[in-house]
Amino acid sequence: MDISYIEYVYLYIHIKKRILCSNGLKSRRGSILKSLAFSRCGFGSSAAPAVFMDSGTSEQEDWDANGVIRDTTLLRKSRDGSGTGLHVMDFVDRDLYNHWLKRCTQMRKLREGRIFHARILNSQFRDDLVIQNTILNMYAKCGSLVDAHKMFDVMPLKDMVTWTTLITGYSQNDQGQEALFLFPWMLRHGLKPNQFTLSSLLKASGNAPINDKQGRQLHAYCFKCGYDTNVYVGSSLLDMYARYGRMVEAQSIFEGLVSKNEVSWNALIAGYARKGEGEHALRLFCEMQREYFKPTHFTYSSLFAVCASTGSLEQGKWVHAHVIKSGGRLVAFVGNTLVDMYAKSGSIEDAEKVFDRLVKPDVVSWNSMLTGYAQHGLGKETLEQFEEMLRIGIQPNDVTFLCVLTACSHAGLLDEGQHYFELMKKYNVEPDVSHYVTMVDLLGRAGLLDRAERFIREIPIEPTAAIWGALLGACKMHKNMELGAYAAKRVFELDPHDSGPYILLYNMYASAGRWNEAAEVRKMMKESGVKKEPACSWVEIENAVHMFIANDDAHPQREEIRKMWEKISGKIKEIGYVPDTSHVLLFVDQQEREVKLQYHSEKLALAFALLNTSPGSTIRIKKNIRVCGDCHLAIKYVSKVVGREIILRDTNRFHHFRDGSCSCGDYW
DNA sequence: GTAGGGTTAG
Repeated sequence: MDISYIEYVYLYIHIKKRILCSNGLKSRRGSILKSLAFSRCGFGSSAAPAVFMDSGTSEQEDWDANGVIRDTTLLRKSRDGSGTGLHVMDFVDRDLYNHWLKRCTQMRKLREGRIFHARILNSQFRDDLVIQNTILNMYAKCGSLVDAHKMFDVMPLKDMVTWTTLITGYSQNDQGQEALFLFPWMLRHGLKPNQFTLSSLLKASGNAPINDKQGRQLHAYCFKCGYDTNVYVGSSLLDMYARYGRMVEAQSIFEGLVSKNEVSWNALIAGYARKGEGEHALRLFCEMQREYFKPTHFTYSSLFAVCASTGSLEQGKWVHAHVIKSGGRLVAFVGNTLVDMYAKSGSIEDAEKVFDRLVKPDVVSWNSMLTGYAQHGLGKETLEQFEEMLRIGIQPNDVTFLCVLTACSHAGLLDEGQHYFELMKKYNVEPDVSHYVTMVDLLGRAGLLDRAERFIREIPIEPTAAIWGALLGACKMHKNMELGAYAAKRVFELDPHDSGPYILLYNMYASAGRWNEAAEVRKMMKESGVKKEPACSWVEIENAVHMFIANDDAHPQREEIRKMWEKISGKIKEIGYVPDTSHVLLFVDQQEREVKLQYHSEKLALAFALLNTSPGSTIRIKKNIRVCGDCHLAIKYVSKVVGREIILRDTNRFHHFRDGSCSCGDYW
């Protein structure tokens, strides 16, 4: 017996009511009605598609438990099991089709969306423009731009929403160029963009910042139409400039907005955060609250990210206190940046605490924790955490394996590293350049230089400068001049502008006393116009970050700093420190070399910290390049003499100096 | 029916 039209309308009204319900009692009634509707259609009591249900509490579970895949399969069967059963849906009206499509879109259910699309093609609504736009949007949001574009092509009538939906689809799926390509065609078809179209185009333009000309043209267009001060378009516009790194323009657009909202504030804060201007971002954070805008997850993750990049533990803690006070749950997005912030600021214990309290840790949360362990040289903990991740069924990704391989390399775990590299296949993770670099590093550090070279020749991609650079680093470590020179040659061919390999090669020759070859490298470096990045170190004391460059004479406490270092230097020499001058300038005598070494930025930062912090407290220093061999040696002795923990973060990793030794085991 | 802001590696 088929359901009658009247019966259908009756049930439909009740189902619609159910959609509006969200509390437990009504939800139960809705569930009964859903079952009733489908049992009367002949599908048994549990056969209703989850799209009918909108409990508002556990949508994903609803969908998975009574999933639409199973239910649409059931829809294909008639009561006696012979027919298609799909005729039931012929009674569906336009709103319900739209509702289903929107549910598929929200939940990114491409397969189910296709089924509804197929049904619509056989219905009276196949040529309905609104329905077609909704289908197009469903494909775009589900990430199938091929289907979205096909849909766009077959639509006989296209309005502004059609064009905007496709443009937005490309923009949101990181295909900004396609989005920007469509815009002139839209104009040629006589359609004018609205605020939806323009904000998508600006987003596309901000993500393709190779040439900001297009962005400026769009800005001019927005200005001409009077959209530049609109909160949606203006926020996208300021975000675009912020992505170009042009904060003056971004700030000026922000100030010109007719009205602001959280998104405008967040876009500006994120802009300053990306530039590493933490102080500015924090000032804006305070200002937005003074103007009664509530910080959101977006605000907090930008702030934690900038604290992580500058290693500002105290400021990061202050923002963390704000999150706690605001009473919000620590969602993964914010929690992940917080884990990263604590790990990068040198406090791995706090990172662990936050990680343990995350409500639903995702793969990025695990990766952040793994990265933390790896950067702190905690090889064993990294591998244990990784095994735990696999045990509870989190699918590792390319970043996960990179963390694990880096940890193995830093901890000298050769066999484990090779095992995890092989394991990538099992988890369908394709190795990319960074994995190959790490494997060369792993083999090279372990002294297996020939195997590392063979590995490079066997990989399925053309070796890059970074890959040869890793071999060069290993050759320097193990003093293999010939292979090192060969690797350096490959690096110079592929990337002649990076100063790093020149310095590595120079140091390799200098530390072996081969000064003629070292002089040759300096000459080459000069000829190719490559400049060494000036070294600087930072230390955070009482919420203020102090920066030091080598031989810094500008600091107000310079005299005290020098005296402190001389005092400490005398003490460490008494217990065995001998300056390692092998890496210092050519053609200067031993005494001059020692003087040059004395005022390396990390030593100045350390002396400053010793002057301005209480005895026994941990000292945290950050450096923009790798720590030099002599400073590493000196800081080990200092940690013993002053009886304090000194944590140094360089470009590669953390060094925890305690009682005369370093956590890296002199292996960095 | 269409829009803008945030995370992990190197």
